[in-house]
Amino acid sequence: MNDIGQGTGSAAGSKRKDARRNRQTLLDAAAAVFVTSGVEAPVRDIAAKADVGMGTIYRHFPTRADLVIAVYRHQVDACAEAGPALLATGPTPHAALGRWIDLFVDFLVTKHGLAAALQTDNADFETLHAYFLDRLLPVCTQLLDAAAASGEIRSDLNAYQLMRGVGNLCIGADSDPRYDARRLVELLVAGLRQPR
Amino acid sequence: MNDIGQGTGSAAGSKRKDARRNRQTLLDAAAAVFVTSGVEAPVRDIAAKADVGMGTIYRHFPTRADLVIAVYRHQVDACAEAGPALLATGPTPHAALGRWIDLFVDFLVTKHGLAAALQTDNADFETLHAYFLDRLLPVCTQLLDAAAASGEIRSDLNAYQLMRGVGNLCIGADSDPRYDARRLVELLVAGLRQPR
Amino acid sequence: MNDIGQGTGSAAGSKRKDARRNRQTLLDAAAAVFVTSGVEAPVRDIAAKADVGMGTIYRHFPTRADLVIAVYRHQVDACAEAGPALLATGPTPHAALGRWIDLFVDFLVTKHGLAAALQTDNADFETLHAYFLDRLLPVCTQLLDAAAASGEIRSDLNAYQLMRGVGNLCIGADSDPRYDARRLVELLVAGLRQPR
Amino acid sequence: MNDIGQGTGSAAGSKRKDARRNRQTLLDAAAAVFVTSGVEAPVRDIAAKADVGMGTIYRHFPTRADLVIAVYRHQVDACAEAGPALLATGPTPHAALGRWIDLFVDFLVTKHGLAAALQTDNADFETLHAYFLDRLLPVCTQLLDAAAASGEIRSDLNAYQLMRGVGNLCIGADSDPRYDARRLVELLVAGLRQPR
DNA sequence: CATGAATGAGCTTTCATTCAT
DNA sequence: GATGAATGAAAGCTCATTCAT
Repeated sequence: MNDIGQGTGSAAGSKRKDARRNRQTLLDAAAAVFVTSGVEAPVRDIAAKADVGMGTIYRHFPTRADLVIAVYRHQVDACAEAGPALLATGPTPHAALGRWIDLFVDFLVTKHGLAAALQTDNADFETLHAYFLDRLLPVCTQLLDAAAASGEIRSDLNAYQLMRGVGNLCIGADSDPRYDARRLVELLVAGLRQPR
Repeated sequence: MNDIGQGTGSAAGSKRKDARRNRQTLLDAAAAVFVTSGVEAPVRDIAAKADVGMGTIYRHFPTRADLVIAVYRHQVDACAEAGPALLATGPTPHAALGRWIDLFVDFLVTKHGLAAALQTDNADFETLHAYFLDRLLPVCTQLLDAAAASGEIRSDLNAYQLMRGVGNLCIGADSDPRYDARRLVELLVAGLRQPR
Repeated sequence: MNDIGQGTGSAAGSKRKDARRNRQTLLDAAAAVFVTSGVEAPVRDIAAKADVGMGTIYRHFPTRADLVIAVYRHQVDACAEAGPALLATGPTPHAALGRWIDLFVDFLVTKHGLAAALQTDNADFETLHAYFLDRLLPVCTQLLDAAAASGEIRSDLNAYQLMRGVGNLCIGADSDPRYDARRLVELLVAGLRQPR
Repeated sequence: MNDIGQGTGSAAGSKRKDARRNRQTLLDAAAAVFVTSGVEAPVRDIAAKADVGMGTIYRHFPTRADLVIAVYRHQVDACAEAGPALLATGPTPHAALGRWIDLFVDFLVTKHGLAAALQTDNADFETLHAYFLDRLLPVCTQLLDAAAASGEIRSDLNAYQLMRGVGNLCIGADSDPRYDARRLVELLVAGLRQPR
């Protein structure tokens, strides 16, 4: 409020633009580091990759969860948004559910350590966990309810458990060639089907 | 001379008894610490709990994996041994498989951090991973084969993947009241069933 | 803006000054500790002496060799640079060699444990060893060659061996009043003289 | 005492013999370990090699120096005893000195870490140092005096310094193929010669 | 006497987080 | 706002030495 004499609005504008650019640099760097070292990579590494001081990271993303969320927000959002569309176009609700889960798995499986971080009881990641649930749980619930309503699947598993199970199945999937998370998830989803 | 069947030699007998007691103290302490802090708990903590120097732990269990294996060996063995029995008594192979997996899940779910450790790519736990596989994979394979042979289940999932999936589903199960690993595993196993 | 010629960039200038002061504190502390406890003194001790966290040492000097080199760099460089001058001014090349070696000995003899560290096969000190050789071997070679060319000394000892011998003779010289490394080195150099 | 039926007095005899054998086993093991790991090898390793408890080592050789001395005693003694003989047979006292020193060097150079241990200020090795001096200093003095008396060498270097110098030159000689301690010692001894 | 288990100080190294500049 | 230096708690691991059996 007391920044009289700072110049015109455009000055503040460029400031903001700078900050925004910086933020994006950070996100890109973090994404890159997460791929190679996982989401628990040392803050220093990320700062180095972004060519930025560590303080800058803490300023933009006070907790690690904030950073992780920011990095994956777009993809999580895209996943969330895909739900209704799939439901509308899918042959059946259960099929839509399956395809939506595939989307989620595709996302998780390619994020080194993300699935594990989501399940960890580490306090650092509580917010991360919460974000994913906030965003995806309603969608999953909708799909699940639809599938249950159509009689295709049993209705005794809630979306939280399903998402948790799927997330769990994705843990470590990228580092073990003998394991195929997609396959396992497929079986899990198959298991949901109403026993004739 | 009258300790035939006692093991290796008699000279060190008295010493042996002490060491054995100590070893047990250690295992108990480790088990206790594992429950609260997970299998990655600092060696120091375990030593403290056992009221023992850290060196003592390293003497008995040179690597962390050795300790973890020792702590859970009996239960893993029991699980392994239960396989054939279940197969013999179960109504069907698939039912036997389900019950055997329940056993495994019951075990894992109560061991804070074990399931996660099994899936970690941390070199410390390689041996642990190997031990579980050595012990349980053959049993699982046998059950799976039998179920496949009986035509109850699809035969396109190998035991490794199944165990990995089940193990994954157990991660973090003890610290989240909203999640029921047993339930998810049940669905997974159901998903194995031959589609009509 | 007026720090032209100060080094790399101006933005970090103020920071740099601080760090530089700290670096110097570290070097002083290390030098002091080295005097009393030798160059293998615990990192903690050096940090304590400098009244600094241990991390600070690791930041400035990632390996122990880096620290040791930094502590002695000036003196090693001075020694290296003295070579050509001595050669130019000395009555004979052999005399110059002798005086140059005296310089080296004076340096080594006052550095508790340095001579020993130079000869140790401890991997930590490889770099240190290399640094000394890089810096001093060429100089020694030059002097040795000149003396050989002048016919004063035998030419069948290379500079590496000479330096190693001299270095060895300096080991422990500071802690044994009955031993006079300078004297021994003098004899060694005398032994180089061409047998009439 | 309650080993009635063990036999006659010969039992005690065998006891002693046992102890002696044990002692020898220890020395052999230590010698072997010293070769590969140096004289500072962990006590445990030596005990293991000897297939003996660590307590046994401490009983026989309370300090490390005691053990080292015992291991090398014969060779040190042999070296000491060779002195007078060489003096009697050598062409000149200086030649005898040179040959005696060669003997010493041959001994030292083949004992990984011994030369360094002799020069260390580590309190553990004080006794070792003392033993070597006790045994060899008189011999060296005798040879040196004779050579000085014959006018072959300068008389201003005492035996202690000479031995120390020679010892120093042997440090690390076995692990550096570019360094030839014998050569350097030869030069040192040459340097002793009375300048014309 | 011998054994070897136990002790625990001592060292190294890594990083999350803070904060002076 | 940005920087990155500094901090210092944590953990791991090793061995000399003691001492109960």
